[in-house]
Amino acid sequence: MFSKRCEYAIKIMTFIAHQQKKSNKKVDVDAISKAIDSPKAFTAKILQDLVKSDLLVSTRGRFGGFSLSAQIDINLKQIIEAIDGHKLLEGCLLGFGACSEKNPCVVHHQLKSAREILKLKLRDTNLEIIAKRVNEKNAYFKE
Amino acid sequence: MFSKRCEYAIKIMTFIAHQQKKSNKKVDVDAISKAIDSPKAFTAKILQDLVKSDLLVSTRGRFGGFSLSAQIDINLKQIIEAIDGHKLLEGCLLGFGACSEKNPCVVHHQLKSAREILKLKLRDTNLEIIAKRVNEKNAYFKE
DNA sequence: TTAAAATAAGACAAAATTGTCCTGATATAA
DNA sequence: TTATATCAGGACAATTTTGTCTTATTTTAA
Repeated sequence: MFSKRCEYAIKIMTFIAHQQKKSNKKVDVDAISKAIDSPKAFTAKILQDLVKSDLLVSTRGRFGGFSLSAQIDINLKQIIEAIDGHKLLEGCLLGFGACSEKNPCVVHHQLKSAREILKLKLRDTNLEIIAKRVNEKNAYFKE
Repeated sequence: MFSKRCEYAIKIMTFIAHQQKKSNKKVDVDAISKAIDSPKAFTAKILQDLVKSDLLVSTRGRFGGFSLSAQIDINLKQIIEAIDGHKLLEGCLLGFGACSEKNPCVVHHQLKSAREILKLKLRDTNLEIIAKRVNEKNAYFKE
């Protein structure tokens, strides 16, 4: 469903949110990739994308690192769209360019509601909720 | 959401269902790839997978081709699982091997219901429904 | 029996995604 | 000012997915 980049992005944001809730300090690439068990250089690339999409703020130089741009009020939909664009949630499921409500592909109307609900759930799930789960040890972002 | 192979598989099954409703004749790779606008050799590979999963029956030799194994009572979930396996509908969204109800990743419970609904919708949509849409010109499988 | 038309399957090629490495730029503390 | 620790970004490499080509096998009609 999600690309690998998306998976990492969600883990990255979860970790940063979790850390900030505890200490409010910036987090660096090395700490992130260790915490979420992801390849460091690849993680750095994804972090750049998240900065470009304004979900994170980066600080260069010594004692620099990454922090949430809007503290805890960032949701999964924003993260996914920052990384994979609108393909997953808006694009035609069969890849047609001109597929729409009025000119639908064979699965468009059949799967419309399911997608809507997915979209709602993604929008309703923000980092606050996720960090809370982690904090209460009800869920993990690293196996 | 779906892989390219899955997209083609849905189009393939739709076309064959549509054809069989009209004439009940076998359909060959050449006709299929032209009808759904897909690369022929790649289409042939996907057809092989659909045969191996018993969604299609193939007949070799002259006047051979492909036909539905269970006529029209095949649904989207079966098609997707025949091609991409259980990854999309059952696998962990963050890629964890041990993710489960009792040992959930951070998004597991948040997206559970959305996935359930997607699964239901896929199971509820069979080729009968899809072929009907095509027949009544309310939807297309080729742009 | 032979030619033609079809699927089966393995090897190969191209493209996209994932992942790595190196160098440059920037900020801070000593 | 200099050494160090950090992000930025481009070029490269590996892997996976997508797509192609060629040959073998099967079936049927002539």
